[in-house]
Amino acid sequence: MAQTAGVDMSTASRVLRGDVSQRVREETRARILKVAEELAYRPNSLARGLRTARTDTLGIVVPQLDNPVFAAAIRGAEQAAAELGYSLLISHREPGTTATTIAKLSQTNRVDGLLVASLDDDEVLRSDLAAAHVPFVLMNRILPGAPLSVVLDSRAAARKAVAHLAGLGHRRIAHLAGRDQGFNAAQRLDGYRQGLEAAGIAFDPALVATAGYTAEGGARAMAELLPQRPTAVLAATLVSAAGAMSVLHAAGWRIPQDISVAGLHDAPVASLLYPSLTTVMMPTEEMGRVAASLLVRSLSGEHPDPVPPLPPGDLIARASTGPAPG
Amino acid sequence: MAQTAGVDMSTASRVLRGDVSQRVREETRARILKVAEELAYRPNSLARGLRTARTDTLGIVVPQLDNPVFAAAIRGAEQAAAELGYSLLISHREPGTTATTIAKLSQTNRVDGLLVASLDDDEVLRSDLAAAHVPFVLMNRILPGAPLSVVLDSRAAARKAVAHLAGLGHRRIAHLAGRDQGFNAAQRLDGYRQGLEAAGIAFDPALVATAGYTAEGGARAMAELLPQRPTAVLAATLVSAAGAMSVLHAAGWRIPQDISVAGLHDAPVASLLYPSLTTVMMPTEEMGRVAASLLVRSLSGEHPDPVPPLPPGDLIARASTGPAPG
DNA sequence: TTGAAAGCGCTACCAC
DNA sequence: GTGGTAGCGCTTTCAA
Repeated sequence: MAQTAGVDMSTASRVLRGDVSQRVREETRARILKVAEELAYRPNSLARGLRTARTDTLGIVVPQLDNPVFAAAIRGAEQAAAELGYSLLISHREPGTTATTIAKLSQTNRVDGLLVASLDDDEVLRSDLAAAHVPFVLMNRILPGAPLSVVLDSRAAARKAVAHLAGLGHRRIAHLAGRDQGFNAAQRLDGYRQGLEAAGIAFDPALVATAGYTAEGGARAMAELLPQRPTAVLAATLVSAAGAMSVLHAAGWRIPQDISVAGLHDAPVASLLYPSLTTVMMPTEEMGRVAASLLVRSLSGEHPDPVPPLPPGDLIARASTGPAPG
Repeated sequence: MAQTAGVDMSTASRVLRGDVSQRVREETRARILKVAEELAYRPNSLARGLRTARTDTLGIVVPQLDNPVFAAAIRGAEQAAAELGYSLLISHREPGTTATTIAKLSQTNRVDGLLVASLDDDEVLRSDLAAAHVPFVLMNRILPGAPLSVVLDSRAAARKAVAHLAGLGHRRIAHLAGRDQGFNAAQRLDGYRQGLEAAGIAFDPALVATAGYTAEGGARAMAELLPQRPTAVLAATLVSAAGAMSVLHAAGWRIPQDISVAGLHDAPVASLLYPSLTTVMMPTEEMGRVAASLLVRSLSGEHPDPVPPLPPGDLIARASTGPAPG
């Protein structure tokens, strides 16, 4: 390529990289660009990476791909990365491959840094990350000692949902919580309590059940709460909301006439449920964007300030919530 | 690392790669392995790739990530790739970045080959792939002139679904078809007709509407077909089935008492719908596995025979289908 | 059985 | 403003 243009390789490299530290005659530059274009020249990224010890690539590690939350985070991260001149290498960690995934990405010099979303316990995650020899940013969770993370304000989101239900006149509002131990679960539970308090409703532990993040968990927890005769329920996720709704249908409770159901996070599946689910939108795509740019900044030697939790979006009132009965 | 073990780099390389063409004294090998272990040595994959002109990495390109079909294909591909000593680089193509995605992956020497799932038109896809300078295998579609592809037998799947509905006594079975032009849509329509024929039911074009692959499309198509008073409907996808169900609920049709609904492909969301959706399982994960191994074989210089369409899995009878009314 | 050395394609430094 | 060149970390051929 360089010899076709009649210039030295190094000159071609300067032009092609857009190096501005040294100037190149306009005519030469044009010739190089033209030849590169004609030959559809693409620099070998392996050689470049070997030389520069950078790949201009970020890795993103998520627990699952077919999950709207992570899919949106990936989209956001990819967009921000592209704008900053980075590619994104996507990886998901099947259960059991936890440690390996991070290791593979980081120890083989394929990525400059890592965006990590994980549902693992603190200790597991911490040791996995310790083995990663690259900078990383956590998404949707905090880990003591890991300074860079971007989280959603799920406390505010839960508060918002409770406010909506209370505004409809509900007083017996149940909560299908996430995992017992878990940063987000605690946040949401806290937001739920704050929401109750703001509405002047006393907190009743009997109206809270642990549902985890599966439909089965949601169903089990809802079944557990039926005897308490709640008139509304706030589920931690769309999936647990769906599980709860199936139990309600089976029990002959009408939604929303007998009971209102709301969930956190918004995704297309919310409108597919029956009745369509009232949700609070969460800026998951934004989370990916922010995480990626945080990572890139820290790769360039900056020490960015911690990012405050991203506030929830609007509450989307759909068919699953309505006025309190009676 | 080599000098720590007191051997030459080349000897270390031979041992670490498991090169059997030359023998190494057992003692030396043990020493190298031990030191490598102690230092947690990981070969630099960029340097290796630069030297060998191989990355032992496959790329997989899908239109969306939060789609159970593609997520399963990715899982399968990743599993097969890992077993064959390859990593998988996942990429999704936002609308508009169609050409670039394939180009970026293949022209920067980052992957040895590509697995491609695409919803694009033949011509678009063809020219994108022409620009890719690596071998590729198509998933879930055929493209004239592209010899390597792995498809699901969606014709058989549609046949199976119709057989189930006919077996329940339905005679007026509608079909929510996919895109007008499209390999899979045509296959499914064909299977639908074959299923009708096998059940001795005459094909009625008035019972077929184009729904595409969205909930809105499914809803629109279902609304269109209501005046035909079908007693059962086969939707091309889960999502269009969900759209159809929302219209049926709104119109006051009871599922399955007034109308049975079935969809193709199975995924957790099928059980979240109300009522839970009867589906035909499709071997999408297997598709990814087969595609990956096909690609690896063709990378090693083999010329594998074309793979016949993968037969559908079982029909999962859930709550959305029941005996024909009357 | 092991070592020496070339070279993959590029960047970055230095010389001119 | 441009060219020469060393060297990134590895594999592979050849020599010892």
